[in-house]
Amino acid sequence: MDEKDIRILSAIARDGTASPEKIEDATGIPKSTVHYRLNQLRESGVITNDLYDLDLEKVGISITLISEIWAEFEEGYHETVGEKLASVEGVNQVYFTMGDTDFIVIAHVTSREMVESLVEDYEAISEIERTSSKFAIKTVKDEQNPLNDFDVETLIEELAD
Amino acid sequence: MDEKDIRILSAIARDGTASPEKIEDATGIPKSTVHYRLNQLRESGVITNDLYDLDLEKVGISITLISEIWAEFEEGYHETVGEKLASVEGVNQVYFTMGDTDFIVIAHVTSREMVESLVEDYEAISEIERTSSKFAIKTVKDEQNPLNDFDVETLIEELAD
DNA sequence: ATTGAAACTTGATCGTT
DNA sequence: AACGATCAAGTTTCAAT
Repeated sequence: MDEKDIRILSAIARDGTASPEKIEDATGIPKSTVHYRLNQLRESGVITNDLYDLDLEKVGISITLISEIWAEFEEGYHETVGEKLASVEGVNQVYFTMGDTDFIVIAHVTSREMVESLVEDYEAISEIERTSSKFAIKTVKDEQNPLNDFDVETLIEELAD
Repeated sequence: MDEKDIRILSAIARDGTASPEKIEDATGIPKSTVHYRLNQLRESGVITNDLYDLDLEKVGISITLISEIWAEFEEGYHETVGEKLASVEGVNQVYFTMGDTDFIVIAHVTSREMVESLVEDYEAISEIERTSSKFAIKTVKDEQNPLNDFDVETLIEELAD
């Protein structure tokens, strides 16, 4: 991860395309070099995919549920309970947090009925003690590519080796 | 959004590629039809981009901060305060929630110093009364494409027109 | 590791149904 | 709107630095 990598990844995030030609236009780095770098990034696992960014509202997945979930403390429970939560249909993010030992789970679903079955699924996990959920009545921001949350120069300063 | 669209979008999400040819292989829908459908989806704003999916740890953005933020109640404040939160560097998601009228904000940053400046930035917003933050000590799941959170058949059942 | 130029794959277009 | 055939375009490869 040097400056060149960051410029390439940032260009991808900003312009919304992974085409070597477009990246050359945006960064001045020759497309054959871009191609070489992308392969490296792919092999080292930095880049895992190339996926479309979706407008969830327009797709019809318009309900977001944010849940705080407390579980029994057991050895390695943040692994096992975490995995169980992650595998519930509709669950998008699962964080195990510091301080209060609990999970924050974010799920996107299509209907009220799915919300109910979602919470039922959470509470059916045996180690789980208590859940507390709230709807996001408005999603102000939900950026799919985290690189877009930063200025390129900040990224270079913070990340470049 | 009919079954064909969903099969195409699902194939993209699952196989991690938006190549018409690969989608044809995965779905049996001819690539020229796939191309036509993708254009429609793009024009109608369902698809907004094509972006690389990143391994944040490997990029070096390894700290996730989840904050609950309470703000003064004012007309339209969930717009203005929400926008201010969304524009803080590093902020990835901003949800305005039901019940307790507050925001849930998720940010990904690179260093402890950035955490501090992040919280300072939140508290510098004039309408904000109180913030409470916790680290995600483990990210069990953070799926960039929400379609991957569902089974194709569920999507078709829930979404198809 | 980088790059310009060549080779070749494939995404985009077109015409027909 | 769907799709098979065609072509232009862009990706990938290669050889030299």
